[in-house]
Amino acid sequence: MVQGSREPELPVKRLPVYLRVLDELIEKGIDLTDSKRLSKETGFTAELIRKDLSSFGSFGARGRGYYTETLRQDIIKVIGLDKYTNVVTVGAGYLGTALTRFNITKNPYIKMVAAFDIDPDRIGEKIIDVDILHISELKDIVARHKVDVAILTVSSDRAQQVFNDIIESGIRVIYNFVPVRLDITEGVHVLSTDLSLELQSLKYFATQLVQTSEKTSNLKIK
Amino acid sequence: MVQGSREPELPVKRLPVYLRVLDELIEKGIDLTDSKRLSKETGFTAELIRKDLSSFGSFGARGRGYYTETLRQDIIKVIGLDKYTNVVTVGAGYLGTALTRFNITKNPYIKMVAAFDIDPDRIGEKIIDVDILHISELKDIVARHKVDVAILTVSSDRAQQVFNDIIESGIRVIYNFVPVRLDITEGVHVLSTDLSLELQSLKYFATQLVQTSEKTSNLKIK
DNA sequence: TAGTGTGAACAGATTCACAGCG
DNA sequence: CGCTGTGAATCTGTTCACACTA
Repeated sequence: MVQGSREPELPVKRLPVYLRVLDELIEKGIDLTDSKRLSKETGFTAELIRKDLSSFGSFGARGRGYYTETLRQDIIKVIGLDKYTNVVTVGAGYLGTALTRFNITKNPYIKMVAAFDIDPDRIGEKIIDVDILHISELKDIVARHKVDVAILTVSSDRAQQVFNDIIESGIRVIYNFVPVRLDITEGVHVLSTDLSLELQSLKYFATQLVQTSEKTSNLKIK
Repeated sequence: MVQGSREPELPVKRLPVYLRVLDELIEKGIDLTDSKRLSKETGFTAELIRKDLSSFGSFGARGRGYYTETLRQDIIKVIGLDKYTNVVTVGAGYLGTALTRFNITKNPYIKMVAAFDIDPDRIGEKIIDVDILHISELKDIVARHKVDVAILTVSSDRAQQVFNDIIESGIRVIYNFVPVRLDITEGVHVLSTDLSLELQSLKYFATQLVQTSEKTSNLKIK
């Protein structure tokens, strides 16, 4: 589903989780923590956390734990969030608009630069304070701001074309929500989330759980 | 991130992909296909597809391939999509509304039953043809319809409380978009997608790709 | 002594190689 | 003969066990 560089995927996806927890701990004035506490807050095992952190070159203090502020800085540096991450949304329909809004209001470290569409009624409007522009302006915006990631939420039939346009504009990382298989160029990283298929696959677990609960009779909710 | 039953996660997530491709092939009047064709359409390797299908008890015809219609029926049966999958959305904000709309219009096999909120301004409105109800009616709706999955998109501070309410209503599978760690009961399956953190982690790959392209000099887009 | 860092064992998922069968 | 089905090898990721050190 994901193509791109040969880096370890899962450890990288856990780093932002650590970052969020550290932000919360620092907010509370806690400046020393340990892998056990981080485990409690994140749900990952303490060993895994230690392995993750050490593999990324961040080191704690033996016998003491981790200093929240230095660990936070290290993680920010490894992910690359020390500079603002500039993101555009391509496709300002319901989903694209909701995602843009979500990231403007709820995502520290992320700067939404612009949204793009082809619908004349949408162009010129704003999502909170972010302009909706015609897609022909994408190249220009990318040239002016260093755009790191594009969120792709156009219709299925236009997805490949728009994807190509995004790559041509110079963006190398795409977060794709369109339920199609994109033909991906070398040197490009795509994370695709297919919300319809995820939901369908959850039915499997629903069926499974009904069957097991029928067998083991009534589970009581604590 | 995902807790719940001990089933193989990834093969299950691929089944809906096969299903979609089979729907397309059947639409085109193709009634015999093979793992190579399915590989081309899905992006998974042919071996993996054969392993998946055989492990779920669906068998092809040696020397010929797979009959699209019987394979489709088998997959639908395994996932449990032979009955409609009833889904509710809890939290009818921008994201909840977009997801509801998306599944109403773009998701075959899924039936959106209702959306819930606490905002008096939202209650009584509709998302296309789906009613937005007060959350106090959740229990009643679940009792009347067999609801398989809840999409959770409330605010972070209310998430755990609403999650508990959902479990108490009898729903056992939750697709969670709220960026918090939920305290999950035994016998419950939760798929959490943290859209903010996913986006943050993509910055890592953006940085990585910029560095490698600088080293290997200019990549040309075909 | 408390908590990190890490080699070794383990587990899950994928690919390889090829046997099996219509 | 062609394409499936599958054991073996491999790869990736996680857990275990414990040496290490501030």
